[in-house]
Amino acid sequence: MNNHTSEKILDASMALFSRKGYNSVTTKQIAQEAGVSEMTIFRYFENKRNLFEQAVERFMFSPKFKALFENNLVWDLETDLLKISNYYQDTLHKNQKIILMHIKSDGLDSKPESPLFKYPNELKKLLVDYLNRMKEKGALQENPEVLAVSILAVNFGFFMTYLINKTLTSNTDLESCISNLVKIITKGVTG
Amino acid sequence: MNNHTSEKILDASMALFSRKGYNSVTTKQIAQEAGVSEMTIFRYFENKRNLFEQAVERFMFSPKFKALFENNLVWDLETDLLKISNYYQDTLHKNQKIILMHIKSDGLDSKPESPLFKYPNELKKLLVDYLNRMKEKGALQENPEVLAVSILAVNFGFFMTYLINKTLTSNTDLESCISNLVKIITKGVTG
DNA sequence: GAATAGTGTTAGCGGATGCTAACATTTTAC
DNA sequence: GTAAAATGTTAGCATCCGCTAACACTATTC
Repeated sequence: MNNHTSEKILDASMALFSRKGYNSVTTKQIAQEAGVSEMTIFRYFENKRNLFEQAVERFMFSPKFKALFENNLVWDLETDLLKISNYYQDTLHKNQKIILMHIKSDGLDSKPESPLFKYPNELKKLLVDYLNRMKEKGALQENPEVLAVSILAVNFGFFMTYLINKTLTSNTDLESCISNLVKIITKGVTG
Repeated sequence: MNNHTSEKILDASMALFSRKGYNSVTTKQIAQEAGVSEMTIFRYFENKRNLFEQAVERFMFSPKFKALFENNLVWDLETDLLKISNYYQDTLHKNQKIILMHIKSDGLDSKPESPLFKYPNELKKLLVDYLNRMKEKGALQENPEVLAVSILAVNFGFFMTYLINKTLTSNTDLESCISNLVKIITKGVTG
């Protein structure tokens, strides 16, 4: 077992699966992209489905939202929302290929353990709690759940817009767009 | 030529292509979903690629952004942004299946005539112009291009969030989320 | 009720795909 | 330098997919 070889195969799989979706990628293509014989793929990974699953496992980044909320917030709305947004953007970016892979590979409304569902739902709960406490403190008036969903959607929107339509954001970098919008929202939400 | 039959086939194609992507759908599946013999498909549409293209043509909704900007705006920021957002949401929803189809069918960064690129880019230009004029009138201070990209991303984010992860928005309906966020943004952007 | 258009059925071709078997070659380890 | 481990090569099998051909059946039209 050569670690380097299996890495090459996993890299190539992830690249191709995220570009074209599971069904549209052939093991022959993966072999070529990895610079490896097709046989080698089957020797290491048994079959295509298994390769797919190991690739997901290999490249999944698991964010630590709980730690973020427990240790890194300062109870200033703009500062915290920006920190949360940035960390979520980081998560989305690191899971970019897996997310694309899942979107492109069959059923959208399945697998709650996929990063497409698991992390946003986790983050939503924490965010609602946070916003509830901020509301108690009088730092905002909005409905916390509506606001939480909005913040998640905003971040996902920037992420997908960047992924899909780079011409749209050509003259504008994401990071400043987001910090700008967070500032606007904070201002619009405070008193 | 029976119109009803070709409609059934087009409907089934769109349903399946948008669920699974072009390559993952077989003509046999389409035939079954349409309740029709596979042969009939080829009699009507020659080949699979052609069926795909006619399905896109059949179901594409072309928004009239120009008319919207020329006739329906009242130069009140919140009112106008809400109207623009709602119309864009409507466009996204009506093109929902085509958008999914394109996302799931191969290259993301291709075909500028796809509704994924064409309409957002068109809308962006009009929105930047509008915001520029509003800025001249003193109705906002932000950078118009950054704000325009943000508004588009926000809308696309709500749309995709709803499409992909309906549990996230379970207790919250999109429309009120959007009008709420538009209100917040307007407030945060004005003076 | 005969002619015609629309649809179904069956069989199959050529090519691709996932995957296996058997053997040859190269690389690594000691 | 030899044994063992890793990888390549070639051939091929079973299945599926897009698509065609030929013919049978049914509904519609006049």
